[in-house]
Amino acid sequence: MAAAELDDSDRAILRELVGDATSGAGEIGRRLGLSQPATWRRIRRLEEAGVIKGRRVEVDRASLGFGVTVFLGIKLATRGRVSLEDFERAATAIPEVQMVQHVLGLFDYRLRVVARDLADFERVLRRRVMTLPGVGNVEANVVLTEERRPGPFG
Amino acid sequence: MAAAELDDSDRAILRELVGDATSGAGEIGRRLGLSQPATWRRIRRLEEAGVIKGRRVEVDRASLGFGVTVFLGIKLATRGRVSLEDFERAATAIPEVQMVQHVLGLFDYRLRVVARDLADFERVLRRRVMTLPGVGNVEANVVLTEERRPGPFG
DNA sequence: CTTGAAAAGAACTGCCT
DNA sequence: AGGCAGTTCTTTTCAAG
Repeated sequence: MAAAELDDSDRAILRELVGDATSGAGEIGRRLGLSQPATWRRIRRLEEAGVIKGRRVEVDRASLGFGVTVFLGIKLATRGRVSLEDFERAATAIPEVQMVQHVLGLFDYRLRVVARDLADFERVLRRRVMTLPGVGNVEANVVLTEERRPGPFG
Repeated sequence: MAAAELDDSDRAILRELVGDATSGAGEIGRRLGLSQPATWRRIRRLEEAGVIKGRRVEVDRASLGFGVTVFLGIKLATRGRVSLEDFERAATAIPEVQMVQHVLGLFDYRLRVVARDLADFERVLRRRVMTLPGVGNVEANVVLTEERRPGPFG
């Protein structure tokens, strides 16, 4: 996808929507000094250009009973010639796996895993992750705190 | 936060909204066999209970010219001498840093960094990340592909 | 770009089963 | 708890400057 041409207003709108997509075009425009139709047209243009990929709700996993989040780094065993597709398919089939990243570096894959507690995580690790096809070394990082930032828009 | 009591309908609604929060209570209820008010009341209850933390738009960074995403694992060098708060404040001040995770394991922090390309990432790494207060070993994983899954809801 | 107004739809409220 | 009918509000769309 080629870089879309965005001006300051577009970037300001994106910053608002990434932080909180609750308010509509009217309220966002008011904050930026734009009229409601102008803001609405810009948002629609950003959606059509593919800059805005979708809208989702953020869920508090802790209130759902999943208090533990762990990032796993996985190095595939060099011995067996297991296809990446096999590994990815098996990894994404684990309910507790929220994200599967194919990465370049010390590891081949990074998995974001949620569990109810550390005991539950150990169960997932031993019975699900360690039995993935081709899995070699596994490194784990338990998430203590996580802060998200808006990120650069231009 | 205590685990909220959710039934199957609540979980189904959450699954829908996490995947796509475009449609309103009416459409979601139609898909689940619930009326618009019933679905709306459940969504509001989930928001008030804190299960739904917020709504955000997802942005396609590639179309904004940020084609490179890197996960950094950072081990602090002088523990105790540099406060974690100092590191976190400095890390979150870097525009290219999208996420700062305090983690337990081989590393102390995990950073999600976006850059225009690898040359741009090298600039961020050398001038911004390596100069963070207390930074020791740094490990990098360039993201090739990333697949998100809904995750377990119950 | 703006304002104004109309049409569409979503959100919200009572009342009833 | 869920559904129905109605009201209120925002969003969306269009017309015109």
